[in-house]
Amino acid sequence: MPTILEKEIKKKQQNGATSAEQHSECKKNLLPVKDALDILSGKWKIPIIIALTFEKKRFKEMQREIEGITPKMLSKELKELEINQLVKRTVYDTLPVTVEYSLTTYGKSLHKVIGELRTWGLQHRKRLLSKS
Amino acid sequence: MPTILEKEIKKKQQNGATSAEQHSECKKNLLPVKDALDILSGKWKIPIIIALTFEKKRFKEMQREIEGITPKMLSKELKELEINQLVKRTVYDTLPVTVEYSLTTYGKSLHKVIGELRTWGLQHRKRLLSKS
DNA sequence: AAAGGTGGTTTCATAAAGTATACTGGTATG
DNA sequence: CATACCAGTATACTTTATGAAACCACCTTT
Repeated sequence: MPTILEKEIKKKQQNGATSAEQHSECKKNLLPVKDALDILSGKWKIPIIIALTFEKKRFKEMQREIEGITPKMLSKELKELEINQLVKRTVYDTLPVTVEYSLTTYGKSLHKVIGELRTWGLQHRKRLLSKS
Repeated sequence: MPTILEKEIKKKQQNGATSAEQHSECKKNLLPVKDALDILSGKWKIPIIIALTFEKKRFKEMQREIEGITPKMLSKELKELEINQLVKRTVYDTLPVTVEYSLTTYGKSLHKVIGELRTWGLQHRKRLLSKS
């Protein structure tokens, strides 16, 4: 399940030419929003990003910290974040191998967006809870 | 598939008492973000919100405008947005009935968040497309 | 009376997302 | 030598999300 952007990149690479520019203006405005949502939505992306916010962590470390996540999901999500250059994976040549994940500088640029989501979500919570 | 917040509100109403305050600090910070994402994610929420941005619209009108959406999805999403007070549904007593959907003032408060998502998504697009 | 628009609902199917459980190969520890 | 840690993978499964198609009651136009 690659993101919309990833799919487009593949298409671009295969077709060579840009495929029919029939996007309406409206669609053009929607796409970037969807790209961003693609990256943030799902059950585990945000928890993972938050977990890496203050310090780099190892795989098992994250698995323990993010309660409920299975290694399969953690692995999958980390790969996606890596493809999008938000997370860096570093393998150390120790025995046994040590693998560290960290947020890239670019990954940290998400904090502003996440902050906005949080602010809005916070007042939304107050609004709905107070009326129930 | 009610949102996380909706589920919590139901729980609150049933239990009377607030159920065990065992939320870790970390979780508390995550929840509002998830609430916001709950509202924005999915295939049709953003297109619907955008469609209603400049003017109120009728059901069939939206169905024609948002290409690919089925009446089932449109109906479902509009209900959810209505529950969250983002959209107002007005029935006019004409023959045949006219139903108008519009963004509430509150719904318009999402534009800031959506704008942030768009800005981030736009530069992400440039970043990835330029490197491929 | 047939055809077409309005605002949807119902039923059945498929696709996508997520979970459970077991397992691998290597190393270190008791 | 059994057990446990590490960084994952593999397989099977369930749950959600979305889709396609038909249908409803009501009304207007032809």
